Amino acid sequence: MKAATVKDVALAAGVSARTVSNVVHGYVHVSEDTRRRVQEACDRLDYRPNLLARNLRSGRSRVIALVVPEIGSPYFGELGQSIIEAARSRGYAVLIDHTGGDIEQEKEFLVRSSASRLFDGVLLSPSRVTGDELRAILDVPFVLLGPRLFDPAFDHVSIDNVAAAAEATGHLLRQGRRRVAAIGEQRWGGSAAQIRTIGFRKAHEALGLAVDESLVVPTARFKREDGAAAMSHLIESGLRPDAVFCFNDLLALGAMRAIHQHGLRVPEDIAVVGFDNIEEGQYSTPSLTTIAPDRHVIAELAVERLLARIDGETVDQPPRLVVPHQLLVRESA
Amino acid sequence: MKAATVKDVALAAGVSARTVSNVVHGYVHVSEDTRRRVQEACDRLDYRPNLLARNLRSGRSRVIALVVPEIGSPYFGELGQSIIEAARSRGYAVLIDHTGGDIEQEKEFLVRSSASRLFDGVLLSPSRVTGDELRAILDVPFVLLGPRLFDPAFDHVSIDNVAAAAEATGHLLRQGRRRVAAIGEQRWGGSAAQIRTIGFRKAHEALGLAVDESLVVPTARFKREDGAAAMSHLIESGLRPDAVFCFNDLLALGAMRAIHQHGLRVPEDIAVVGFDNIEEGQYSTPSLTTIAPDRHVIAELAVERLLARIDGETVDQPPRLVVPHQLLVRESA
DNA sequence: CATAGCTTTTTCAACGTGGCAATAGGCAGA
DNA sequence: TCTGCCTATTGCCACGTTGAAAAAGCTATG
Repeated sequence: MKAATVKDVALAAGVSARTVSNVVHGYVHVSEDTRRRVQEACDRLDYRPNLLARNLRSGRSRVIALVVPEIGSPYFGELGQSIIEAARSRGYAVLIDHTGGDIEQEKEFLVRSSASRLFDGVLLSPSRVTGDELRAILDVPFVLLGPRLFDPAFDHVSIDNVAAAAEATGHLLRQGRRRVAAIGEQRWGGSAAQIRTIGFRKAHEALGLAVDESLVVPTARFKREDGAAAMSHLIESGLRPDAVFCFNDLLALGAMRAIHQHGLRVPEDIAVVGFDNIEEGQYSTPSLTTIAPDRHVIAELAVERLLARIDGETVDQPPRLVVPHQLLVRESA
Repeated sequence: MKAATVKDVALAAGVSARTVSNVVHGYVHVSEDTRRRVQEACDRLDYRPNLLARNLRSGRSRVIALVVPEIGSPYFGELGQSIIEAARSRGYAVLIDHTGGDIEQEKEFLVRSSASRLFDGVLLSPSRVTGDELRAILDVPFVLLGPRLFDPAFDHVSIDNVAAAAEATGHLLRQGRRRVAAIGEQRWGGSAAQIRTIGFRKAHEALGLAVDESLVVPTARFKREDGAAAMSHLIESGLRPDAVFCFNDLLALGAMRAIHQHGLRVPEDIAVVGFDNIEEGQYSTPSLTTIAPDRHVIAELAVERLLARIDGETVDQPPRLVVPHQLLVRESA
């Protein structure tokens, strides 16, 4: 059965299409009698508006896109969930794409779909693409997520990554750990990793301690296997770290696994702190001490800001929004 | 700058709107000269087609919806990732919603959006809604995912859950474990859990062993905390299980955590097998033995079938597609 | 009873695209 | 030169909806 349109309903109820539209939208100046007749026709024909047509007419799709490196990675999955909820409570649906951290794929997706009007705005956690490139590519409003540094003129929601990394590192140093490693450094400037490395160094400076550069281990990606490989490297090269700050929880979980496999104990031999507070860390053995960004607030603020931009509202807060975080101390450090 | 439309391009290139459309679609009967002029105008005005309009005209949105209980839960996150990739390779984008396992929310989402034409079809992993309800509600094609039983007339992609559960249980029994618990039973018929319980029982029967009903522990949900609570219950009530088959990996990870907290060892005191093969299980301590569905194949088949239905193709395979799985033996059992 | 002012309903057009069918131009063969 | 045929291009309309504004109906007031 072909879906019923306003016209069909109008015909059935003996009114014009416009009146049907008025009823559907709860326009006030409709007589009780007409409203009832139209309602009944709607129900009988099982009329549901064609949003495609509505969107074309109104220029709005009430869909936002979420673009992340990997939706299957726990942090982004959990964030995605919060964002879907934040968007839904405001009447928006969420189209998700992931880029695999590949800059070409990032750009390609954005170029291909941005003028499509399929979504009204984009939330994105860019792995490599720059803010200026985004501005050039995107012709819908966008709000940035994540730790990377951007021109402060861009809307951007994140926690204070330098402070958080410093807290995590400081927590280890204040326990008397003196060979604190950092896992997850990346070579290119402006990366998420470099921001966290700054915090790592600051914590050392604050206590007048020097960073042993051989304990700062870069990784290709931010996954468990990278953390495990980096940790194995640290242990096997005889660098004897007594603690490690990992730039995300997955690295930390991989690192813990490697520590265990080398017959060492967490936290007795090596203390571990992660970053992100994914659920997995609550139930790992030992449970993971980590930096917990307030995901709910991130999602709410990001969606709110994006919808404000979509609606062309003037925003009186600064573009850059800093969300609270806390250090959750559990068993691993 | 307002986005350019075909009309703007047509004006700039000195041709009709229809010719622009022809060029954009690579229609053959366009002279080299015209094609070049139009191309150039497109580039200059940065013309990108309004997909909303195209979709309205063509009745297709080239978007599919994915509806799962929780996108933030690892299994669904990882599945979502595979599905996004499968869809992308066929030129489709994916709109994701999650229902929290709430039947009203499930229905509400589907009713609200199904006739909207915002997506051409739905992949869904229903937690409670029945196939018949879906057929009544949805007026776009849909393909079911997940372990639940449905009328065989519905398109449905999943592994053989009974066989998989039996393999997992059999693996424990063949090690000589004789007090094998099951965690994750649910009270209502047709649930994912009950299907797996059948496999659990079958494995016992096959070896002529009786199931101790007190070892079959229901849980409210399928999360780590439920697994931990159920396991604690088993240990503290003195039921002395020597192994446990958990109905998903999260339950298993929670159970392992509880076992550890009670000072027992995995697998020496209690062996643990999970279900789903989420990445987390590879790096847990100990690593988790589990049933691994072929996620890639699930995603490919589900998307392929859905697109076939959308295109109205006749499908010569049966509606129900069974995807291979394997038992991955790791450290926990 | 004409006018004004209100409520209710309708008409018209447009959003940007693509399908259909028609038209205009070019060229070969009779 | 005319016919026929093929290529290149165009105009018109429809997809389903809603905004703007006009029209129709209704009541009140002088």
